[in-house]
Amino acid sequence: MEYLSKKWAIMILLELYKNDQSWKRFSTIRKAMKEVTSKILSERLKELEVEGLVINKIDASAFPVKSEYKLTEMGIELVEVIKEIKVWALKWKIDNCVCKNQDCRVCIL
Amino acid sequence: MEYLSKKWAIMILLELYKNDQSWKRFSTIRKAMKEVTSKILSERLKELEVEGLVINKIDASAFPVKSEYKLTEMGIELVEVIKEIKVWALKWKIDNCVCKNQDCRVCIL
DNA sequence: CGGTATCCTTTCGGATACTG
DNA sequence: CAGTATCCGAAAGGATACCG
Repeated sequence: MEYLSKKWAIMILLELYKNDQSWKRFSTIRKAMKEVTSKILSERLKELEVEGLVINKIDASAFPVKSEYKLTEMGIELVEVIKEIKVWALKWKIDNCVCKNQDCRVCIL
Repeated sequence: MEYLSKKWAIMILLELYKNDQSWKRFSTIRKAMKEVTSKILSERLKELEVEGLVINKIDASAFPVKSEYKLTEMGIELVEVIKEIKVWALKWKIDNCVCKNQDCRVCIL
């Protein structure tokens, strides 16, 4: 809870889980989550990396530097559990129905 | 996440889940969770009640007033999901092993 | 007993600017 | 591009005191 309850932490995990769980660039994540500033995104990614939920691959050979992130197996399995919370919410929280937004980060689950 | 990520929220749910999920008095919960001030406990219980995870029964006929709380069915089912997070943590977080403290609020799960 | 009210500190995170 | 540095306001929550 210590690191997961921080603002945007879970949303970032969901963003990395989205589609194929492959490597995603810093700027790509930022564009997908426009409300998150680069400071917060950077902080959260570092925390999640320290906790082993995310791995970071940096290619400094070229300019500009290319930095990519993806979920670890541990991180993927956590998202699977979070999906259970989604199931719970769909059952009990009526207003939490599937929306029409094709890119909705919640409804992708 | 909005209300669950607040400090002590999940711990309070676990405390109410503990043993038989029966009515528990405000002071009983406080004694079990000595780190939580009555202000915070009161705030969290109210939030969880608004969200339908907890119900409160007040008996004002006598003095002092007797106020009791317990999980709703919805709240119990959420704790069941939280137990899955515990399973995840036991698998991946090595330092998160079952401790010897008989009253540990985490290991009761 | 079961809270509120008040105050005060600490933390969080948003905005903006800057850099290798 | 991928961050970091700085500043700042808002909000969370702890300590303490008080009340019906």
